[in-house]
Amino acid sequence: MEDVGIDEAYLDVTDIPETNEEITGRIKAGIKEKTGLTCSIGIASNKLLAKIASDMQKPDGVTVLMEADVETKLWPLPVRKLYGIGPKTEEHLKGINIETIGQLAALPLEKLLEHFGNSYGQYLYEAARGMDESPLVTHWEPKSFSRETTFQEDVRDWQVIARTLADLSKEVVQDMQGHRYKARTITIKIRFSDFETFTRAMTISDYTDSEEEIRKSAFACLKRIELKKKVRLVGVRASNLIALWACGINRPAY
DNA sequence: TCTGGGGTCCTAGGACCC
DNA sequence: TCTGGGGTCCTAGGACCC
Repeated sequence: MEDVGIDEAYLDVTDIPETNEEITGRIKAGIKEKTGLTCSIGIASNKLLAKIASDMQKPDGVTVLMEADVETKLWPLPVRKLYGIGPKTEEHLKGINIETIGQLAALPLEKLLEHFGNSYGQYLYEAARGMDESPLVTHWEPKSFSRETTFQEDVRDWQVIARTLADLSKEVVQDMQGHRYKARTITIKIRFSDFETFTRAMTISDYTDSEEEIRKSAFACLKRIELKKKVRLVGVRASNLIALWACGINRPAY
């Protein structure tokens, strides 16, 4: 099973010796019993199609979407239904008269690479055909820890911004320590009242989980942003991580 | 449709090294 | 000293997801 956020998961049932009906019945009954909630399930030959299928009959449905169904069931859908296509890409595609997944699939690869770059263009080419070989990820390592906060009211007072930055730094450090990681890169984020958003990053030479060091880095970054407008949000992120338990220190129990 | 908070991945440019 | 190619690392911003 791969966890995807708070209320989604992919299950590889390849080797489960039960019918689709038995499996989905068991899942639905289990979720109902434990939470009182219904759920929607998509059954497919890969994660991409399963995700789309799970969305097709929303409350309490079961939808099967196999490769043979791509033309009839996937292609009529709006591009926005494709995992990885958000509002920006939807707009971009609309600009070149592409509104359905079928129309997207009709575009030659070269055209997609031109418009969307190598990586994303290739992804769109395959996704529009229902192709996806990504494996279930049952275990992963965090890449960053962060905290951010939006003020109730936009703030002009540097003291308030500074105190918030210090508080957030502390929370990030606690989270990081709890998971037994150290970081080398500290990034801060400032969003102004007009939603203009800036980030400033700093990479230090040694991995650290020291609150003082991380707070100081955050403040060094803050100095590099001119606070000429009211501030709506501040954030702190620690990345470029190393796992302490990967160098002979005990793994955390979480 | 927007906002908020937690993430990931990608790109482009610059600095630096061999 | 200059040019070029290849590679790595860092930074800033953007798109997307739940």
